[in-house]
Amino acid sequence: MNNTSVVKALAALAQESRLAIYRTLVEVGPSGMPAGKISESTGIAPSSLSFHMKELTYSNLVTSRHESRFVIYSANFSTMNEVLGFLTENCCGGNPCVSTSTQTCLINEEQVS
Amino acid sequence: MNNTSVVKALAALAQESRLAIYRTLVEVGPSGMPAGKISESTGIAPSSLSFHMKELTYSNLVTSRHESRFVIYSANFSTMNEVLGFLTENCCGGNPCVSTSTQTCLINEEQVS
DNA sequence: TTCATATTTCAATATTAGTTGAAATATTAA
DNA sequence: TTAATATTTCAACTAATATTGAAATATGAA
Repeated sequence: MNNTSVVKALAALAQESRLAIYRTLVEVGPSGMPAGKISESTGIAPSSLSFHMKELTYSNLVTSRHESRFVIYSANFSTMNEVLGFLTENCCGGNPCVSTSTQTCLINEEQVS
Repeated sequence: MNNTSVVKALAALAQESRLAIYRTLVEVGPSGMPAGKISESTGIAPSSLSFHMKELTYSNLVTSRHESRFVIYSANFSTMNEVLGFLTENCCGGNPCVSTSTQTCLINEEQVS
């Protein structure tokens, strides 16, 4: 993961609405949630939500699938793991750190695949 | 650390210039770097740098101290640790994750104190 | 004090981001 | 086919961000 895609991911999360959306999707897990229900549970207007979902999808932090007339969004845990890895791997000027393991949600990732 | 301060920290890092500045300070470690040298090594104009340093300072990702007529900036590792903690602690909907330890740069933190 | 250095502030400008409501598109049900 | 539901796109607007160069401030040296 390079500088630009990390900036993209950080920018996607650096906004109240999108952080709320993302955390909702993280909580609900790999099964995901349809756009309408995200709109309802976060109080974000549908058109505004659509705008934010594009940002989150573009940064690869969420993925979507179609089911009937619903679009189901779900968190992409591996992107978050890569971002956390990037933010920690460059610390301490190459000197060893005490603990830099940042793998998260491996259980959910396994359920997805 | 609450929602708003996490958004603030993410927003501070979600910008090419500031991510470059921050990583420079992370690499140089607790001894820090004067504003002029950051400007020089990143190629960011002094007035623009000053703007970005305020953002990074406001979000508590960097701290500054005065030494003679220099202002020395250094990375605040504990804020980064808190942000990483926040982003991982809420994952998996309360279900246990394989690994969520995200402590980084404890060595440097110890050197600072 | 006067000058040089280091940094910040300010004004002007350009770009980007976020919200709203209406219209458009797509899918399913009657 | 017609109507209802789910989501996206669009235009208009407002607010926030980023950059530049000039001026201001502050510290230290001659």
